Amino acid sequence: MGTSAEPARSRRAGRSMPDRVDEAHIVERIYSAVMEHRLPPAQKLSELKLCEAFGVGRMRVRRALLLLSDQGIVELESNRGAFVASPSRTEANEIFDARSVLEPAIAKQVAAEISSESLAMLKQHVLLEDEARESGKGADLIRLSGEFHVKLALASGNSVLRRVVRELVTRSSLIVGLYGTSNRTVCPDHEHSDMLGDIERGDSDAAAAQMFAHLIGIRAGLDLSTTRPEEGDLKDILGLS
Amino acid sequence: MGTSAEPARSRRAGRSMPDRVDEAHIVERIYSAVMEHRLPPAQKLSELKLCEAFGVGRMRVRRALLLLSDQGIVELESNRGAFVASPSRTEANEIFDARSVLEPAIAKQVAAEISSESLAMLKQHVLLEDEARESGKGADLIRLSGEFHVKLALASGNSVLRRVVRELVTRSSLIVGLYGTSNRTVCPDHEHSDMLGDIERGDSDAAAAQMFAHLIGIRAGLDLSTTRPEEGDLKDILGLS
DNA sequence: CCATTTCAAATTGTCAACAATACTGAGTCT
DNA sequence: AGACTCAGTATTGTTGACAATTTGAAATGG
Repeated sequence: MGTSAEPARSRRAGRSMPDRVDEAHIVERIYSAVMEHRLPPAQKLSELKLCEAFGVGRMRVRRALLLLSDQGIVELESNRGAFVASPSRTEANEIFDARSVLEPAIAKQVAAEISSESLAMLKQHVLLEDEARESGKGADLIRLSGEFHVKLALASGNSVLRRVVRELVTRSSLIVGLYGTSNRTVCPDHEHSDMLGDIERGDSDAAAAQMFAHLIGIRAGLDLSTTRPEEGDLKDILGLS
Repeated sequence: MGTSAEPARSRRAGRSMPDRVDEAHIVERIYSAVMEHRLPPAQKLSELKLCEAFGVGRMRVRRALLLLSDQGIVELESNRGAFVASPSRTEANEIFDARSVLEPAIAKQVAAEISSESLAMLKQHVLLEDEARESGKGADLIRLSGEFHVKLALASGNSVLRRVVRELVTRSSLIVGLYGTSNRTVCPDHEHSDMLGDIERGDSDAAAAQMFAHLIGIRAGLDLSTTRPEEGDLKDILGLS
């Protein structure tokens, strides 16, 4: 077949062998770094640095940054460059509001019909979480804790849902980094496990309720009260109110 | 040829709000064209044509197309260019599955707490729909019918929800164009109005149920059975199965 | 000592030329 | 006629250079 071009090898190739680095790969890596709290909010993402880090031309980096900015992971400031996003408290509340609406519905759906493989995957994941918690691997636990939500969406078998949740969870990771009050708040102990129990039992309403409560709990561990001045509110900052 | 860039578009007089054409504007316009069924699936989107259509350099067009492809509105084929997406039946089912999960939850949320202004806006919108239906303005009705869902999400006051729904609705517009069985199926008569009644009454469960039923109804007006060969299944197409 | 100005370096935004690939149509052969 | 080949053309992908802007620090003055 002459044609072709072999569009793109399966996406799975990305981890081990960076044979072909396209913008999707760069996006993935930055996603992961944000989820693991290795890229802090407001971190400058220099084009040059990224170019040499990935061994790639400037165009690829720019395209990746554009995609990331469209998803709210990165903020592009004209003539100043790209920075890891630092969501305001208002944005943070918006994101958690959205999660509180969408994710219980997804949990409900997953609980209603889940394949045995997906269930096994989720169980395995919760085991990893427990392990990380007991080993004191805080960084891993943070990442796994967010990944659970993505994998839950993945368990729906619906790539659209997975994509939506992934974006929200990644932005939430930035929010936790910014407004988290203690290191422990991020880790809701056994709530994931409880939720999984509801799912296994097929109790979709309980799963939805558990997800909702879980998100409330995460938010409670953050300092998102907007009584404090919104970022950039000069009057308050200068004490002129 | 000549090209680029310096055509006589100097409208410096009104710099206030007008035609600053950035990639977001291009994206918006293509979104609208798809929602109004003026851009059919698989339509070629030539870079040159878009450049002169928007009076803009190639870079802007390329960035817009990249964003659109990331959202599934456009498909980029290597060395062949950009085409309006034509979702397969499998993708179409995935999108409607996602909508059936997410949008009832959004409707529920909106019904639980909606501002009077938002309610008025939705009522106004339904009036426009009725008007278009009675005037036989099919094109307008198609657009308005989709826009209702976006405006409903907008009524949540949450830009994240709005964005998610907008993407799904736009892709659904392509799906309807591809797999719609009759012109009338797109227009669910008075279901939007009924849903608005539930919302006004604050009956969130009824609103959610109504939304779910509504989406089922839309899907029923499509031919999405996957018994037919998936696109590109050569064995079946050639009768070798 | 602090504030302001000025200038050089660095970074980003834009464009235009070049390379690579796909498409078109005429021509050729069986 | 139909299928195939093969240039020529058109379109996309990529690179590099240049312009515009910001950044940072040295120099200047109060």
